[in-house]
Amino acid sequence: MTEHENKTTKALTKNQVMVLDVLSKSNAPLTAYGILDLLRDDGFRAPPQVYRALEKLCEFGMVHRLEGLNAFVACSHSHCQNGGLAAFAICEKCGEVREFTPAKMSNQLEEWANSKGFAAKKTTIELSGLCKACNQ
Amino acid sequence: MTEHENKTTKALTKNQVMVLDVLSKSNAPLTAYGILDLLRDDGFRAPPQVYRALEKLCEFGMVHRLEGLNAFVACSHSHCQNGGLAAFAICEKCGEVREFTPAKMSNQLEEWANSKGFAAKKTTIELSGLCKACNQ
DNA sequence: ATTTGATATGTTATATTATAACATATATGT
DNA sequence: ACATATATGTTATAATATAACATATCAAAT
Repeated sequence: MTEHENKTTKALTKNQVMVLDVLSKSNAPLTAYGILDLLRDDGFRAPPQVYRALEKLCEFGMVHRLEGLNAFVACSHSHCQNGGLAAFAICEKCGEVREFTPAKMSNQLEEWANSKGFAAKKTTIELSGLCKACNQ
Repeated sequence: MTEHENKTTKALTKNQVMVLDVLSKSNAPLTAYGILDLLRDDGFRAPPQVYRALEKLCEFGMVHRLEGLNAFVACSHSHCQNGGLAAFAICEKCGEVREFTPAKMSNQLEEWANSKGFAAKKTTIELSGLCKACNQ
């Protein structure tokens, strides 16, 4: 049993582990090029190496992409791997990102989707504004 | 009383009108560069002309940005100008975008935000998947 | 009507984000 | 060991977005 496993119980590759590690250690979202810079000394030379790892990690639910920032964060929860809905509150001032799980909202989205026959594969919910500390 | 007005009852500028027009006439989202191409014959030469108009139109609530597509759509409703929440269902296959208004969900997001002291200025909700027709 | 200040526009250049295409290497199953 | 799939390295380029600055237009006050 290796340290990181995805839902298919397959170990992550070397590059996936490195990308996940820098994201996990960061307390703010990172862009693909930011990750690339952090991993130059570890053999990363070009964007595709980062983007390919990110693509898989997002598939596995271990990383989320913040569309509004073109940036990426490690998932705060384990249940995202199980298809759970994730939402994000992004502070415009300090950059803090909080992931949360709007359980009921999920049902309402499903209701709308069901009523219209829309089969949702992915749901993006992002709030941007000011966190408590920055709003004082 | 001019044709287009925003919530401050100020008429749109020439460029804003042209960008809104092409978006309104399009039955699919357009990228900034797509809009630029459509407006070349009308004096548009460079990206900033498009991006500046889009920025204002988004502020006014007359255009929405689809973060997941890096594209823009004219708002389907009038109430978006009043700070209403908008959500989008984007079909991966045919590209159709449906805007809808998840009234109750808005309350739940507010509840979470209130409980955490987060002051949300903007909310992005995007579902991507297959529309009814494409899911047959 | 003219000045003034604010807003909008035009333009060039460049920054940022993302992917195509192809060669090589590593892992996996038989 | 062989065949096949997956992952990696690399170069080049595409697609998206903004900085910076010059000029023009608009709106209000004198």
